[in-house]
Amino acid sequence: MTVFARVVFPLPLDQSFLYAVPEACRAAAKPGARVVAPLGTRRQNGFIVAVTTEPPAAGVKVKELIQVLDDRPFRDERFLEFTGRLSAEFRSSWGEILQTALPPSLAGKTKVVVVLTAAGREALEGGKLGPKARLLAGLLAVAPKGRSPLFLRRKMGGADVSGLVARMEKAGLVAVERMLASPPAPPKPGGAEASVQLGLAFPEALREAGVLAPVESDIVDGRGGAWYLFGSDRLRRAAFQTLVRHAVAASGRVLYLHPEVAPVESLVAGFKADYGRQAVIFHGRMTEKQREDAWRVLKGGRAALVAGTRSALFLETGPLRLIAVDDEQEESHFQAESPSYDARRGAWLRARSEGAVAVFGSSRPTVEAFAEARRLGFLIDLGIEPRRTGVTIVAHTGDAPIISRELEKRLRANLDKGEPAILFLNRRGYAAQVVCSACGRAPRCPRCDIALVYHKAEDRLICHYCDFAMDARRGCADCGGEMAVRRGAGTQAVEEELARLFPKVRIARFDADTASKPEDRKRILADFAKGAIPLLIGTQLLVHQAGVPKVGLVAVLRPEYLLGFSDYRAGQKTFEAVSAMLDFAREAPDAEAVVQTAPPVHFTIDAAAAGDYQAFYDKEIEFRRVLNYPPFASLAEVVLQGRDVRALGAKSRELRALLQKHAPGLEVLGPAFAPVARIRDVSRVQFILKAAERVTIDRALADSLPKIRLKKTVVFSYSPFRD
DNA sequence: AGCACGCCGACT
DNA sequence: GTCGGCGTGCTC
Repeated sequence: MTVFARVVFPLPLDQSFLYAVPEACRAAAKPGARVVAPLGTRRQNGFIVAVTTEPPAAGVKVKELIQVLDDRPFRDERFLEFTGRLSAEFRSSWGEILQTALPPSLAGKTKVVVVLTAAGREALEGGKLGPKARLLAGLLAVAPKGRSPLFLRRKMGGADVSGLVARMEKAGLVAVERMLASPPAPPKPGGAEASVQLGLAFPEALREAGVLAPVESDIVDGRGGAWYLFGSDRLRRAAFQTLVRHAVAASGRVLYLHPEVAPVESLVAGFKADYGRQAVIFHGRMTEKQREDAWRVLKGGRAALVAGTRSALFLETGPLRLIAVDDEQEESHFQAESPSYDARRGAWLRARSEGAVAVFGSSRPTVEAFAEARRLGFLIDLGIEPRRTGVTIVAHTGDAPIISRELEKRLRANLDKGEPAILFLNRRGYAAQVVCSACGRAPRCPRCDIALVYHKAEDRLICHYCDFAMDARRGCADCGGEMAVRRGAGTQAVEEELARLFPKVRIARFDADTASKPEDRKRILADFAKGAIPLLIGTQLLVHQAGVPKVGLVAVLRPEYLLGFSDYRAGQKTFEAVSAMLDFAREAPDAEAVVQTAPPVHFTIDAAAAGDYQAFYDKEIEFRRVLNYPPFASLAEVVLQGRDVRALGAKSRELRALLQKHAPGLEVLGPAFAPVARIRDVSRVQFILKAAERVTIDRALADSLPKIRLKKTVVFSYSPFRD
């Protein structure tokens, strides 16, 4: 009897392939084993996800597996089931997800190197090559070890070089070597280990007066479950520590997820006095070697706690009792790039498949999670401690540009006291308003459908989507007229205005222009801490910095700007952003906090200033209910992409017709041009799908998307606790 | 994602 | 004529 293996590949395909298993590999070919299989003309690493004796469907020509790489599956069936569900829910490649779940040493990345052959060198010297081929051969001639296709692509102006390389290979001018990248060297004992071998020490946690009892018993009984801890950072932290202790006492492992590195590190460092166990840190910014170290400790089975950012969701932890997801409202739990997934939903799915308890926490939950947790009966209210700082809302009327008189007065008083101040504005750059003084047209990017952004420091107009740049002194592309720059309200403009108001005070900006490099960030923050920079202007980038020093005044400028986006989550995002910025004043007992906003004051800003989540939630959930948005309905945004606008239009209409077959249960909005209708000469068209139940959307997409042969992406609305 | 194939303009 | 760019379709 022939045995077949269903295989998925780490490629952006939502499809599996069937292979015959050679007699000799029968024993090893189990779900979860890595394999090498022929795919088209090449060999490709993949993963067995199922084994069957059922013959393939008609028309499927089955090939044989080349090799089974593991004699034992690299992960168990429960993990496969979990990743399979995750990939299905996010329409992302199962194989790509499994690839991210491999330790670096098993990832088996093949390094492709292009080298110039003797014939190629001769042709180059003989001047027998075309311009492109000569450029490429020239680059290779000085690199005896060859170059990666990526390097070549960059050096050749970003154009696709794969066709050129393939042709030159055929002609014998270059050789393409596919080498297995060598796994990172095993770490030396000692040194590296010390950073990981932090003991678990629990400070005396707050007694939660029984509110945590049901969570604790779920953990101790090992029967799984889900809970949401709504409460202040300090209270949640104490609660998490108590829960971790219970899980570890029950010989369980704990996975703690947080979107930022700093809280992960401080959590692990906080567990000093030991349980005799290790804790492991894992995040995307670690080097390959550090990750390999983390994996090795995990393989040893000694680590009781694993703390990390979203990718830690896939680590092999041993028997999990608790998965904690903190700061649930943070959007960076979601990964937009392939393979796309949401670690919050993933935590729920993994906890369910492994019988662990999933515990979410936040002081300002997403309305989706808060509503679902409440409805399902697992919301625990730990309490929100009131802010120590009062927040003043200052009306920004026409009395002064950018900085109102009232805010100026407060800033001056604060500076006179010798206290530093931070001003937040979520918009970098100088001005959005650049127009031709002759024809009045705003300069746009030639390759993207978006206005260029003026950068004063370089006096250039830059496209924020494709990095196209042009000299601002060059004339208007349409009529040759001179460009006029009207000052807008970006961080650069605030800086200029502050310099005018406070000429003797040193001012710095903390945004993507000034603080993109870690060393710049450190320097600016250190200078601010020393008091060398009394005024700091920051964007969202500053909000997520760890260990920001004491301030006398925190001002939030123009938060209403965030409400202008056509997104049903704009209210949530505004509440979150304003709350996070105001929290900068939280630790200093007599710091002042000011929100400068144009009247009428939006309820999200009011609620954030008051530190009143419930007030925000009550209004926001009403708005969602009335307009039938999540959590009352399920949404999906489908984006189709193509260079040829006519073809894109035709396919869009075709997709619409296919989707319409699922009406009236499914509401189809679109096709419409996406907010940025063209990026790098690729046009984008979008649909919004809306249905009472997610399955309706899933069915409609499954029926129609495979028939549309275009590049497409789908983003689903957030619904973390759905069954 | 690769890779092959097939179409079309433009240069030895 | 064929070189080289690019869109289209497929991979068990």
